[in-house]
Amino acid sequence: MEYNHKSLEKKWQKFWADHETFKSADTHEKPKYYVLDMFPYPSGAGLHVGHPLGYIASDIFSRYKRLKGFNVLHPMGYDSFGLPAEQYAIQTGQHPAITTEANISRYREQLDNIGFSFDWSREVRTSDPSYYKWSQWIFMQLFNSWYNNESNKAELIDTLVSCFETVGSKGINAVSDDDVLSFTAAEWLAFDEEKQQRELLKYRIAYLRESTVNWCAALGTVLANDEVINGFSERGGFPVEQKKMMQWSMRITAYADRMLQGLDLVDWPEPLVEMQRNWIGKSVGALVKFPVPQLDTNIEVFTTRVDTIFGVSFVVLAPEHELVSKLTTDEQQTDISAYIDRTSKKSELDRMSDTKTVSGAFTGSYAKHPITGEDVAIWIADYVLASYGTGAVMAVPSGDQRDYLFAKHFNLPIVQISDSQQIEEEADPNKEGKYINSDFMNGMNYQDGVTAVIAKLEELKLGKAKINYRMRDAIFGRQRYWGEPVPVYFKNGLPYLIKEEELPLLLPEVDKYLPTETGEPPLGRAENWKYEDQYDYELSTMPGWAGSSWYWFRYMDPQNEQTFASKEAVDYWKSVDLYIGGSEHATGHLLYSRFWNKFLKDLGFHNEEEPFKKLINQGMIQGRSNFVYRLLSDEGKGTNTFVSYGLKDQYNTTPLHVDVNIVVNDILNLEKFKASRPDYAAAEFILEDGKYICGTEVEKMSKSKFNVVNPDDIIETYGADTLRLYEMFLGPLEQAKPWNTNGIEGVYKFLKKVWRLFHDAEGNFKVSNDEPTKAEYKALHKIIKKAEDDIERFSFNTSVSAFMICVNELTDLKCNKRAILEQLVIVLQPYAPHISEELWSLLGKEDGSISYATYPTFVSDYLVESEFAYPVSINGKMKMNLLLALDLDAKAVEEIVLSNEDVKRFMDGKALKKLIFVKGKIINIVV
RNA sequence: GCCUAGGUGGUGGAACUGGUAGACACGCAGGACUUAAAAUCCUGUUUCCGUUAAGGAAGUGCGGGUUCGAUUCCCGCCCUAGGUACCA
Repeated sequence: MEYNHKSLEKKWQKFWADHETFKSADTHEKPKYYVLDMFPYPSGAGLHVGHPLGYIASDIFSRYKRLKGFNVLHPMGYDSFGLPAEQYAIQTGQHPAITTEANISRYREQLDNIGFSFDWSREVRTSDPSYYKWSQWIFMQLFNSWYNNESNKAELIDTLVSCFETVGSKGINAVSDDDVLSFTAAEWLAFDEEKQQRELLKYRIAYLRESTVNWCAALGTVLANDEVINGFSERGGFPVEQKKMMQWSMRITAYADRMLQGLDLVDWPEPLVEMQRNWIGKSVGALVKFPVPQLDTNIEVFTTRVDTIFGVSFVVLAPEHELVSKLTTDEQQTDISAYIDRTSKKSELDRMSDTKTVSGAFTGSYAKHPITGEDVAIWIADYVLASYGTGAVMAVPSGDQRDYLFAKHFNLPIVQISDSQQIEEEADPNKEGKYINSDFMNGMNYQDGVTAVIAKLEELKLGKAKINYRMRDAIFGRQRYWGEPVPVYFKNGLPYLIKEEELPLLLPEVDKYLPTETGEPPLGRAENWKYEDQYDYELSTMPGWAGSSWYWFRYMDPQNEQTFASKEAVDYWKSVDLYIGGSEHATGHLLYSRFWNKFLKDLGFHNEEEPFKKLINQGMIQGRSNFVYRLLSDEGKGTNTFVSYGLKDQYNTTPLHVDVNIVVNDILNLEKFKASRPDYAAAEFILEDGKYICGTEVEKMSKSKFNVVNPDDIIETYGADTLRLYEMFLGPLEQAKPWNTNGIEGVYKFLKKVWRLFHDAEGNFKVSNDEPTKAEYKALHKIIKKAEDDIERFSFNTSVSAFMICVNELTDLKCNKRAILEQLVIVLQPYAPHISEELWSLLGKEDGSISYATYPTFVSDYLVESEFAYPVSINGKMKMNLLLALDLDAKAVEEIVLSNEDVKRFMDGKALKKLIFVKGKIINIVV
């Protein structure tokens, strides 16, 4: 029989499913290994060849780890709440659950075709009530907790209440809203229920507060910062505006520092770690107050260079700053109003792109310098952002380029404050020299200066050291239908949790998936949906990231009805050892997941500070579009004649996308092209060398560009094993690359070669029981070692090449030895599981599946006289060039005599080994 | 602007700690088998010089440097991709 991928792949996929081959046991005999893929949102378009890239890599690794004797957890599920299903529901009226179900079936079918070793018994779906029950439960814990800075962890709100009851608010060091009250224990006890709850809400980790949010009118919902890109929504690209609303938020900022420190504990790609660091944006600096005696208040600024305080020549407020109107003098009123008017008209986008123009206006008022007491002019300018720090800055033109430009433009003083500053052309922020013009700091260096100035400010009660973060608390509510209901009802306008035993709070049915006439979220349409028949439920739902911020725990114990995952399961599986997914989740999912993980740890549900130990970002697979060139008539109209790529410049043509599925190696299949559309039926071609060559371009893979390649089509033609090998062969896993089917024949040929090696001319399976030769063993053991080395460093593309080399060698040796095949198929199994299983069973193995086999150990004896000892090594360092430098011919050398001078020259005086290898030959070195 | 990654044949890419650059594959050219096609196999394929060959020279974005030796390390530039942006 020839290699028939179709029948044998179906056969083994069925075998694995029937035998639950990949079901992972919660046993303790074997060491555990948890390999996780970022679970997909099941979209209506199905999978294209780019989607499985990461899944294939993780599957190879999982299968490899199983062969290495690990109890591997490799699950898959669906992040099935989300916007597209809901948008579809709005258009068609079809319930999102139905759309979602259909999409999931399609996904499952496509995934199954690729032959993954997922443990499907652990499948989760975030939109399933048995799952979102626990998303709601975790929300309840977050609502019921506060962050204690003293213990540096989240604690149940009861501990805060008992503090209030015994000593009042004094001594509480919590992460909270800014407007918390000060009270004694007696005062607290005298508060009524409503006042107490209102106060506690300022401490809860999940809290409700009036805040400025990103409002997307087109989607009818608020969005988190990571869902907004340059002022437009990530999904759909609709404009987003700032709006004040009562909103649920998560106090993720409480964890800012731990999230930063945790990055040192994980093995993640550097760019990703860097992205999270920037997103968190820690700035160490100080808060400084500039008194404004006439208003009996202070302007508070945040600065990272408090040491430059004597260089302050003015203060700048954001145009939106609350003190602006009070500070503006009558003479300046026109100027300021005009300026505010102008900036408010600028869109967020304009304001960001226009960073070159210096603009601002003088309020007419002066503040007092906190130390010298001198008058400092107060300006407003849009380079100061209301949303960062305090919305006000102290301007030090000599040390900050923006302040410098501003000062130059408006002719404000520029004071040199360090003897090392060069400020003729631009600001100089260096910290090298000694301070000048700086009062008591004169002559000090940077370190001493900072300490001295902060001490002075604290003494004056006009400043203190302060750490500022760029990261904001995460908005948690969405005014949408297709998400988890928030398990909260309202009494007297205050939120209360429903009882735990009332979970899950099911998503109610609605007549339409649109906001109500009064502008309430779709859940406002649900009839008779009241808590205890009288209280209103929260009408917003949870954001998309709620369900994905803890799902790796659910896989550990997916059916548990008592808890989100049992203590035993969590203690055994701990955290994810290898996580594979795209880098687009750097500041969303991966941040929120770390946050919830830390929170759940604080409450004692598990012991892992970080959820994902090692993370790999698979590169995005882009589309590779093909083009045909339509000849234009003299009037510039399209004709029905198409010019081949190489000749197109000789004609007047216009490029058109052509379906990549009717193009092979950039050569257009003319018949299929004519059949593709009725108006092409009579198409004519201007060919080169008898062929029609298409042009190409790398673009995003999408339907509109006719460059979508469906894995099912590849599998139909070449098989799943070929697809798996080819996706790995395409290049380094982490690198973005265009999908190009041009090279796939190569790996397909490789599999056919493997097959033929152990089949005779008639196509019958045939192996020899003879003892393999040394050369045959060498070829085998080389691949055993190489595949293992490569897989451990996630270099899958090079090991596919190594397999090809190995099989080419075995083919040259005409090797069909049983002893070789037995081990070869095990090593090949992670990459090409179907053909390996088939050959394994043809070998007459009775233990059922190759998946239970053990990875072979390589024997170094076979490798000594090979490339591995290549070519000359002394202390593992000096190689071939030693001979070259001494002008010796490697082939002729039997013995090398080195003078002490040579040794010194080459070895840096280190001890010299007596033996070296030259092309596998051992020769002496005499010193 | 800043941060990060990268730049190697016609193409995808390999070279793991500084040690024969271009593995492997695609494509291309030539050949074998075949009535023919498909499939399969063999040979060649960085560039230039050399009629073929033997052989030689150059060569990993550009310019320098360290080293017996640099795709790899260092300095300065150019370009590409991703992220981020008046963050005080």
